[in-house]
Amino acid sequence: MTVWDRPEPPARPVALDRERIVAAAIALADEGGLEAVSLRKVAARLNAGPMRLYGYISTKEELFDLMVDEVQAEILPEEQPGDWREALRILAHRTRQAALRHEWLADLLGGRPTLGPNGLAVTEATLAALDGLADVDTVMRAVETVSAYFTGAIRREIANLRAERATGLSKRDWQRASGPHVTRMLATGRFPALAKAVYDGTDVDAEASFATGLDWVLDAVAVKITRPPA
Amino acid sequence: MTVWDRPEPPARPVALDRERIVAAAIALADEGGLEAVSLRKVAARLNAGPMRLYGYISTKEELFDLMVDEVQAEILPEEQPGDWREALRILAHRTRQAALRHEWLADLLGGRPTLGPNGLAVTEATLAALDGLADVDTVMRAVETVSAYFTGAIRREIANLRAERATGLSKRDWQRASGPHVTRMLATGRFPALAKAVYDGTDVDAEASFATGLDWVLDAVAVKITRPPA
DNA sequence: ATTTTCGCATGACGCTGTATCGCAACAGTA
DNA sequence: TACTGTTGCGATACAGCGTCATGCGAAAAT
Repeated sequence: MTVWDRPEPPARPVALDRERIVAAAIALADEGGLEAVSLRKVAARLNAGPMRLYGYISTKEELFDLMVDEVQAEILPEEQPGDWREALRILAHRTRQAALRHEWLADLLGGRPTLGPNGLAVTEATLAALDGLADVDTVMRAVETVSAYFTGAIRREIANLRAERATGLSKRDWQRASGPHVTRMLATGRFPALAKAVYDGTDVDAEASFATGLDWVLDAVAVKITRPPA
Repeated sequence: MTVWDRPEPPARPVALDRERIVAAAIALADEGGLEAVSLRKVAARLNAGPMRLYGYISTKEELFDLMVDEVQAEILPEEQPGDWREALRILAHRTRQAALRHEWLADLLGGRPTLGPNGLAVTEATLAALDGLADVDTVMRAVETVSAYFTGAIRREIANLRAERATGLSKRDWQRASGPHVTRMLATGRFPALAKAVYDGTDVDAEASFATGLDWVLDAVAVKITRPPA
């Protein structure tokens, strides 16, 4: 019975861990969006049966949680500048960039509390930026306000981006001329302010608009921060 | 051949329209969340086969769009106060209240452009509140900033609410003591600012915190609005 | 009265997340 | 070395999903 006669032993199943699973899921999501992520496909990418994953996660939602936490690692800057404003700005922009790299993040952003290690680290970094500049409650409010802003802004930006991609038109062009429905609605005269905004507004770059709004919010925070802590 | 011999004719199918379909879907979502909404169940609630719906919508996503637009009708206030600040505040609060009545709204908010009649009306009302107080682009930026804030804030609030419901604990209690994972993480000392916030922070009412953040953002807008238009 | 048209229900397809079950390979023991 | 206990994996199964295609039966048109 030489080697040649003996069949190869059944391929030992590939060693698995959460990291690999999450990486596969993220790759899938990057390619085809969140809806392209199914436990079967993730498992297939790892040469495993679907049920194998249940040793590492117990629900699909948990997989999403892990994916979000993984991407949040990309958000953490190497080192924090001393200026709180700059620190918050950077965190917001890095979150936005992560969402542009992984558009599915927009679908998950703010959908569930982020309690993973990286999620906590991001929260920590955000809080740390303002630590000591005001009483705890004010700092809390500031952090929540800023992150509510950029969460919402990012979600809208991605939503518009997708709509533009789906129609092949820039939002402006599409509202202004080619979106038959919107055009018809504007023509009714029932939305004068909206019509004015669509026709007279400048088509600003998304990043600039994000940055502007962010600056406004940071201005507001600055006012409350520098005021004597209650 | 008397009446008694003849069988009743097959029940004429119930007249259907989008309104009824959307109402059924919303009822389902209010009871069991977005995931409880399936075309089969919506149809069943209307004594119809699933395929019947495809005469009125061509995809499940479209049904979601209709649901959102329907709820946006609840957001429109009867009449707009003259004060832009009050107008925006009311719109934000009404959106929040709608989301508290229909929690699934949080899952959809900001996920897609809202181009339905009521969605456009809400946008119109928002823009109208600021119309003429600054140049078009500034108004745009203001509207986007405010709505990014409250979109994000509402989403987070609902997310926390769900988490609390799932664990049966208030967010504070849960972070402070009972959430084993969070407690362990805080105990590592790697998140000092976060630990401070959790232990020293006051557990503020969600509505108050929403209102505070909103006021800050409105303050920021006020500054840009009252400044001479560029 | 006959034909055409249309709208609906039925059934089917491919896919999903997850529960259950049985086998096969390893570890530990006699 | 033989046996046994445990563990972890794969296969199978189930109920449900969104959506496509078929076909029938009633209303409308001729």
